[in-house]
Amino acid sequence: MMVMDWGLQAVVIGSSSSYSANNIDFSPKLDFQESDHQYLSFSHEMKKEFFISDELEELYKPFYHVDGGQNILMGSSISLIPKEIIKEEKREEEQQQVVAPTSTYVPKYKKRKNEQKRVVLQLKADDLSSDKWAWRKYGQKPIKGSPYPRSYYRCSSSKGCLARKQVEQSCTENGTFIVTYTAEHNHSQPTRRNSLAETLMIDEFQEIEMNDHEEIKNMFEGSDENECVSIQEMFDGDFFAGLEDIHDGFTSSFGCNNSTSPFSF
DNA sequence: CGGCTTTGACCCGCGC
DNA sequence: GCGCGGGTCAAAGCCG
Repeated sequence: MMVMDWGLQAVVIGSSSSYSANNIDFSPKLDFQESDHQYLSFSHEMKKEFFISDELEELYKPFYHVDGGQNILMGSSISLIPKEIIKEEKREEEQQQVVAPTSTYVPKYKKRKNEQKRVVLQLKADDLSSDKWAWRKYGQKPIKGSPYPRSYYRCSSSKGCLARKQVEQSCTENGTFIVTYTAEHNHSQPTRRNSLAETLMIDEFQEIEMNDHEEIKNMFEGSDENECVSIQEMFDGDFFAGLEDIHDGFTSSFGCNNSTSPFSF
């Protein structure tokens, strides 16, 4: 098992058509062998996919890999890909001398001052109740162009926690909801936990955070946190807390079972 | 009684 | 500068 360059970079890919859930080992693994430090290792092909909105798609255009395929479900998908994979893919592209359509995206206007990194998921109604964090609704607004209002939630587990969640019903797909997570929890303990595996996984990261947080953080290359989903999310635990939701959505969307889903442990 | 939802008012960034 | 749209605030009421 190799230890990778742990700078994780969020990359939007414009197509899920090449996705083959049954042929690829996506499972992240903990590697304790290298030193006193604990590393997360992914198989080479692993990509963690999230469904994102067209709006976020714009946000991520600087990172675009566009292959012109058709998207599954709405919008496109955002993937967390270890940088080493990105480098290798880039190297392969150079070797093949493929002239990719480069996207020189220049934002039309500055981002909002309080705009933070966001993760947008498309979930079935049943999956909404499996959120492990306690949320308190603080607003609801009608959204232009949508028949459904958008609800605003903040984390109620801890005072001063900046984590936010927006929920709106998809106007294109009945029974599905667009859930947007903004900012990060300033506490690592969800209000409730489900599987033992997930509990163990979160505990591992809490231990890392306590012991070697700074040192491990230095292993990761800096990135614009407005535009990249950072490894910090993993240490904060909400990455794994949300993984089960993604897993559920994945199994229902791609029709695979628990053992073939990339989000099962 | 504490924590929650509801809802109108307010704030702020952006386009014109 | 003004209007629009999205995000947040906060008072009031509900609920267990």
